[in-house]
Amino acid sequence: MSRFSRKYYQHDAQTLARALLGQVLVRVLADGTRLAGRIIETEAYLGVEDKAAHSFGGRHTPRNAAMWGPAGHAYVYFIYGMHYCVNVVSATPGDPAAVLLRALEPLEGLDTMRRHRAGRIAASRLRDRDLCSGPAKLAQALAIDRALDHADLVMGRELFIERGVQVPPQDIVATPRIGIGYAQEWAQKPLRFVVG
DNA sequence: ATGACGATTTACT
DNA sequence: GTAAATCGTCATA
Repeated sequence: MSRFSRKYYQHDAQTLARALLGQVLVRVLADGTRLAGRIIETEAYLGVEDKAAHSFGGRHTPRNAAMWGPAGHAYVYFIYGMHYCVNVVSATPGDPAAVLLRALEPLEGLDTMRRHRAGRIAASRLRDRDLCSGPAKLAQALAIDRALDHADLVMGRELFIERGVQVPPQDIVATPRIGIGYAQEWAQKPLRFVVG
């Protein structure tokens, strides 16, 4: 299965957010188990100008350090005291932009994903489509946590992206981003991308 | 040292 | 639709 080169990730976040739709996020567990899902929802966080981005105003802290690093690495952060979210770092060093992965269509390892998710919810009530239907859900299903912050998606063995089927522009719906009402005028911008 | 808050999910009325 | 869960992070002091 083919992966993308570093160069693939070195575009602005909005371009990368669209390009990632249809590609396949792969997680390989320590025991070799492969978990995979087709990326179907993303959001672009543009950098120092973007009031919704963790890097807004040039904020450079231990938590968001990965956003400032090279493209093609993961930025994983902990939020609301209980959830992890996964980003793909875009652009280049010095331009702290990233793409939040918001939902996957589960492809491989559904049983294991269900087990990971069942810690908080009755397994029998979990439908396939609900395994990865949110940024924290997909992180939990794929067992992605702080340890994978900074993971290299180009060279790494635990977390990477494989080439899927590119979603044509006319099949992509752009909407405002979720959960960033505090970001004023940036809250309205159509930087969330969903496969239509 | 302290306090306010969050790129969410889930359960419940 | 509303609210609770739950704590690391960061700005302020």
